[in-house]
Amino acid sequence: MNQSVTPNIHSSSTQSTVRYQRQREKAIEAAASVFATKGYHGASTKDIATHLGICQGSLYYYFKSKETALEEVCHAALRNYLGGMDDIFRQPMPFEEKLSAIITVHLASYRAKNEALKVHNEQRLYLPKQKREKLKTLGSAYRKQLEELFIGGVKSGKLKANLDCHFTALSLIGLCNYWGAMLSREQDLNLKQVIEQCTELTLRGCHTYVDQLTNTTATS
Amino acid sequence: MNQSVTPNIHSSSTQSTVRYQRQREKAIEAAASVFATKGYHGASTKDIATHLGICQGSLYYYFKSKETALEEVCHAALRNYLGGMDDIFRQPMPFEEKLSAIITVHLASYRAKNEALKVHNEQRLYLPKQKREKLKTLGSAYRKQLEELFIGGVKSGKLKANLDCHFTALSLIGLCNYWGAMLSREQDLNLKQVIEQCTELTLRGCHTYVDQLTNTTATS
DNA sequence: CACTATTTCTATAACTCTATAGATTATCTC
DNA sequence: GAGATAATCTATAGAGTTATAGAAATAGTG
Repeated sequence: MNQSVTPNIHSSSTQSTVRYQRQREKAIEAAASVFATKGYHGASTKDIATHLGICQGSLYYYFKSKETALEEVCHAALRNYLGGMDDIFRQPMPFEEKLSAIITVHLASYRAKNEALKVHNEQRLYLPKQKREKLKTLGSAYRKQLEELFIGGVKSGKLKANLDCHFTALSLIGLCNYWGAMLSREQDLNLKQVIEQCTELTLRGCHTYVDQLTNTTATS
Repeated sequence: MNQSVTPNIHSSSTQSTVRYQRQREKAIEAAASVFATKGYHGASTKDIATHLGICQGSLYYYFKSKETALEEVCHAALRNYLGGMDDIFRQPMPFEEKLSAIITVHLASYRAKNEALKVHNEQRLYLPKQKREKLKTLGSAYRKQLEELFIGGVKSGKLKANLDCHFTALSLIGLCNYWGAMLSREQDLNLKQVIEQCTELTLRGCHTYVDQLTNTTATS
């Protein structure tokens, strides 16, 4: 019987469910991989199925529709990604170290073949508005946390007083997405170096400077 | 006679050519607009034609193929964009001012409904390798110029000596693309403010600092 | 205005794509 | 190993796509 939505309503065994979930995850990964290289509209369900090693029609045993697949990929991306971020935000850490840790997670997750994240960034716009909104809600939690981090930095005097924390948080996200995409394309790029450079650029820009905290007193 | 490649081989009149070229440009704009919102694969030739106010088939009087349309859009984007940049690079200007001018051109061109630039950034990957390479060559001229600017800044002592100019140039491009896309989406975002903030972030980051060169006695 | 060249339209061939249905094979449970 | 359940396969309906050909309309010219 075909019951793609809930294939195990009265599942006596658990084994089958496990199997199903495992393959489902693989299907999401396959979709992520194909969407990442061909784009949502450029990819066909046949591409995804082939990548997974099954026939086109069989894919619908795991997804209600192609759109659902995209949705799942985006959600998976955020789940994984935000999970890692949450851990960091919770840990007490000096400001600069925390910033560096966040950038590390962001960029490393790209390298770790997390094609889903790339898909989320580049393809989620092709979802209908309502589904996009849901993602936005999830994503903005992260943005807010990041903003809070900068606000904390300002309060502690580490960051300049007139800093626009909202702008800075978004810019950091943009920068990380740019380098993240680059990292996933150019495999011989040095991850660690990029992390350090992004941190440095965000913190101190490219200007010559003298750190104010060492001795000088703060301004008005 | 249908001769979509060169529709005016022995054109006695010039008028007709002018007309053709005008409509052709409009076709490129229409393609840019549709590609920008729906993506290359998500957009159909019918969408583009409708946007232009003609029938689907008629579009082929101006483009050999849909792919050609994308190619044209990307080239147009770079032409316009790089033209503006070249002017700035050529003019003698103090470093910070020049940087600000570049960021201004980059971001303003997004606001100026230059959907082509967005398409270039987000959709050019769907072109076949050879056509992509051609674009890369053009684009990297700009990257190189930008890098040169930073190198000059380092030499003059304005920028820190150990600056990775290649990384910084790319990061600035990434930052501008991020905010450019944002500006074209969120119409009520203040362009001038974003320009200033991008400049400031690139130059000095978000850290507290004392400018080493100007004797800033910014204290109250 | 009549004639020509340019531009647009209509119709369509030849695909490709999504999603579904029913048959078939693999796997699990007792 | 038999019977039941789950997973996959094949085939296909139905819609949509690109690109082309020839007809129709529009604009330009002497």
